[in-house]
Amino acid sequence: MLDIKRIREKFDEVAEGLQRRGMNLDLLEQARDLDIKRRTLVTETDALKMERNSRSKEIGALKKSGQDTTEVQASVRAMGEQIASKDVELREAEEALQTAMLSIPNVPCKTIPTGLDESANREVCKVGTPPEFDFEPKDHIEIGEDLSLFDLARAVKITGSAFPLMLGKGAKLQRALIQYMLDMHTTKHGYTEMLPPFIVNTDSMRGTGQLPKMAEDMYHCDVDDFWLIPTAEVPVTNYFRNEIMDRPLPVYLTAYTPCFRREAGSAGKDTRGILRVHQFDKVEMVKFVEPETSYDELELLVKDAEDVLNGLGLHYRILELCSGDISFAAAKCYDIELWAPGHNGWLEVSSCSNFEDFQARRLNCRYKDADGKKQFVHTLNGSGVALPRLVIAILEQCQQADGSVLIPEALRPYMQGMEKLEA
RNA sequence: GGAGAGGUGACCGAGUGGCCGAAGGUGUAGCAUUGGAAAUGCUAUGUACCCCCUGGGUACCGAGGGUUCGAAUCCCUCCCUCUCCGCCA
Repeated sequence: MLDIKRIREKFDEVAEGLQRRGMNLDLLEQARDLDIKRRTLVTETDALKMERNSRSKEIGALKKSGQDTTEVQASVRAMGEQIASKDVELREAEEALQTAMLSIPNVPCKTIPTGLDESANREVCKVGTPPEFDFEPKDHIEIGEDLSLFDLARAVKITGSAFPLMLGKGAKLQRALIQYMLDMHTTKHGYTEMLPPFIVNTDSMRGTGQLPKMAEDMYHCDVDDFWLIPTAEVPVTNYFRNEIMDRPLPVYLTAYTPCFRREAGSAGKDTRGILRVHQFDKVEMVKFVEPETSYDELELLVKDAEDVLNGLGLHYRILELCSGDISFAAAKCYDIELWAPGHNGWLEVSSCSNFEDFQARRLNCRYKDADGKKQFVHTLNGSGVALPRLVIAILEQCQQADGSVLIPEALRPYMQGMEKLEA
């Protein structure tokens, strides 16, 4: 959520930022007008309430001295009715303002490229070298079937399409990767491991910005009004919701969770294999930092995600997303994409974002600065990294002419020394 | 799921209709005392919002409703915590 004062005082600046996202300004103007309406109403009701409070006190005093108060009481009662109706008006204005505010995205960082879609994203760098093959590289589906790493056909029977079922060495590989990443983040990068709930309430979803916009993309438990998490970002970032943080910043947390996404509106896209699925595993990194440091912390966050890929010897590239391609809550975002030779394309496996104080305002998460003043923290998160696509990239980048897959050395300790995935 | 108890400021805890934004204590900060410190004493110490902003006002005692001239206090609904019972990986 943006600061309403910022909209009040620097309207043009905010408007310019939102236009860079390709957003029209209706909501923003609505918020500005509702804010004025709200303040007018507050002033009016506060004056009325002041009057009522003092009159009520007088009644108390009169009663004590034994005087008749029926007449005064009647007049104050009328006043109460007036207050009640003004209060309704005020609450409607407040709710409308809140609704508008919750649907206004973050203002993009000034330095990121301007553009409306991914074509304006800037490639920051390519790391490593693409593997060269003296044979036609297979895609992950063929490899997975040849080596019996998953069984997608039966998963359809169990649940439905796009729910992955990893099997045997495939399941083990995935589990090894989770261990490998968590171990790296906790021992080398200074993160504290968390294993949070995979189901959260509506307040949490609103806190990190998934609601109200993304409701259609998430799984909802109607009876309990709970949501299946689309990313560990939600439970982990909400850890400090409604708190003044009781520990020194920065705070680094990492968590493995499954992620559930309905992927509404993407029917038919990438439906084969495990490229785009309704349930996937991910190791996530979340940071709570002081405002002055958040952009430096973002660079470090990307390095932590890169470290995972470098350790596996994979070829990847980093993109700086343009103003129209960053997520709702982000001010700046880097994507990391792995090379998938079988698909002859890049696969997004990580998204590292600085939300500045946008999430913290929704979360009401603050800290005490050096002067003891309470301020909103800055939050960041990044995938470290997302799983099925990491598996795809390993299968496709490490495949051998004989049909086997060479397991990256860093992973072998997690697989009882296994060196190859073979049929 | 059933029965009971409870949710008050950073924390503990008093408060059952007006004198309560809330006693007392702890903690924290400042001052005094001291060679310095401990101990002691004094003082200060919630948040958000609004306005004609050196000041004034409103709201907040788990959340939301209701009763009343007036609610932390009475009534209703919900949420959460604890104890016991039941069920259960």
